[in-house]
Amino acid sequence: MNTPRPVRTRFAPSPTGYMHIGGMRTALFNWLWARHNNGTFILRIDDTDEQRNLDAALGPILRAFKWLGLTWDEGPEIDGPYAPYFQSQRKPLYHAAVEKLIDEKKAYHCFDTQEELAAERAAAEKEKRPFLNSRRSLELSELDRNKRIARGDPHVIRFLVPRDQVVKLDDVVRGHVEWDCSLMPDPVIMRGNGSPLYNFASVIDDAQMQISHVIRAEEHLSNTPVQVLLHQALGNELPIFAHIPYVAAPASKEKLSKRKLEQYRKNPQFKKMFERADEVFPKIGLTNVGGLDPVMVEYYERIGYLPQGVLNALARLGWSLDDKTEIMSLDEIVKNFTLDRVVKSPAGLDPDKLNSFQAHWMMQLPVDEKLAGCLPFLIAAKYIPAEPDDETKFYVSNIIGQLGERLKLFSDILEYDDFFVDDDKIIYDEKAFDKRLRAPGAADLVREFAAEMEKNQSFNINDLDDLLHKFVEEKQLKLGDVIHPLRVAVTGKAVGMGLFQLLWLLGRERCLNRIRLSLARLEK
RNA sequence: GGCCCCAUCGUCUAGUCAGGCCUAGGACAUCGGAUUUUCGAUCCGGUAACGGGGGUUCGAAUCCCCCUGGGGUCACCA
Repeated sequence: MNTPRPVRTRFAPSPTGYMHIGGMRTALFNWLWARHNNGTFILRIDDTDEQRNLDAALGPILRAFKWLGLTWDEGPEIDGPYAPYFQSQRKPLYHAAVEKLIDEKKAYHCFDTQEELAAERAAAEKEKRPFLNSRRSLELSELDRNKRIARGDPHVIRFLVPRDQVVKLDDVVRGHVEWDCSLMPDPVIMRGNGSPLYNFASVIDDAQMQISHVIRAEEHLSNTPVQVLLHQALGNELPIFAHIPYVAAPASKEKLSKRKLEQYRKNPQFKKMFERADEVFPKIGLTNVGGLDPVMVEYYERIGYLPQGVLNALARLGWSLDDKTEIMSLDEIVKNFTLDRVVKSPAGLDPDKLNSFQAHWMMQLPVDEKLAGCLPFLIAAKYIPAEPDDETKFYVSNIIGQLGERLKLFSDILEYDDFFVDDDKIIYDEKAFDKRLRAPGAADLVREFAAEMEKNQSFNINDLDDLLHKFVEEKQLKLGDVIHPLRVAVTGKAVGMGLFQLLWLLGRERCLNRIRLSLARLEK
């Protein structure tokens, strides 16, 4: 038991068509532990049920790993020494194990019907005693049994639980846990059609793939005694178990679940994320994707989060380094990650905190990388051509540069649509328009300053700054008296980046034209 | 309901194993204030927690017992 084994961890998703953010956190912890120990991280696909279109169901999962940069050393697309990595292709292994167990009388054919089982279960419940299956099939003579098998009587294979035992386990995060086997029904390990059940296939695969650490969410804790028993029956070396807390819904202790989406829409923190999606996705033509929600990793990618932001937040969900370190790069997390610092209680996903990690990492990002992240959004929104030329890219990177820390998600660039639309297509914020441009004297000031801008030979940030300062000084005004109406006139909006930067980016022609248009609009 | 797990600010957590350094630290959020042409950012400051009850001890967030609360799981799902 204490023989040191090379660290091999695995994440075994079933192909569901999307990657759950909580599952991603589990995968991350497995990946981190493997990387921390120079070990191996394995991706195994738990498709025990025949899968209709595996590619469609698996695609988003692999996509999530690739996006976050969590590379796998063995698994789909690359294979490895323990291939295949799809359970659907590993049947011979399961059958061999089942046969061995049956030969050794550790498993048996069970002919109980679903109805019988249901009745027994109901009876147990009524009598308030724990349900244990009858094991009556065990009393069949070998002859009878073979006859029934030959006849094709429906049956399953059950594992014979040694009911006189107690399963004892030292879980890395939970500590010592025990289960009384006398309370455990014999689990079905193989269906009548020969397909294995999760608990069984998982044990076979973990052993065959030499998994050293089974790191999974706490909800699997109750599966563990059966798996331990199975490992023992098969003579396997037991992996080390680490049951990490599951990821809960924001401000809750309930497991984050896709089924409760409607309920989440009402949660104030989650609500912001849904609203954000409603705003952004239609603009980039993702309306028909249907249900790209914050429980899915893809949501974060599509809305313009940084892998590093998401990773940092995920790592801090149930794990901490010390009493103060919050911001960590993936490399730092790998270096510092240990299982003994995993917390026991469930951790609610905190969108606010995620956003603060995101904001931090976005600030660190060089402009050219921000540009690369923003371009796809602008292209999808048709603000720029699909193949932007260098001039366009230069223009966008200047905007990004001037936006500075205002850009928190890549999709934030879409809020600055006024940089990309024609002068007469600007959408005015009516409230701001009334407040700023219809204010007494405002229009005249804007008109006069426009004239100054037209006269002035240079049109750069500093000169515009000087120009306006001189202008307000002469007139004995406050800067804001001109700045606010001017901003509304050229962008239609009340808020945004620094005004001089804004004017400079737009350029003289567009500024003057937009001012003309908005002044004309005043008449209407 | 059975079995199992968990319990420190609103949230994520440090501290619990080796009791005193804890009049409980940090971060996010929140509330003030400063700065600023708006927004954002930044800087300063504030509010805010050991679920309850019993022990043990000179001393308990930390150890023991009970209670309470929350959660997970009970499939021929994974």
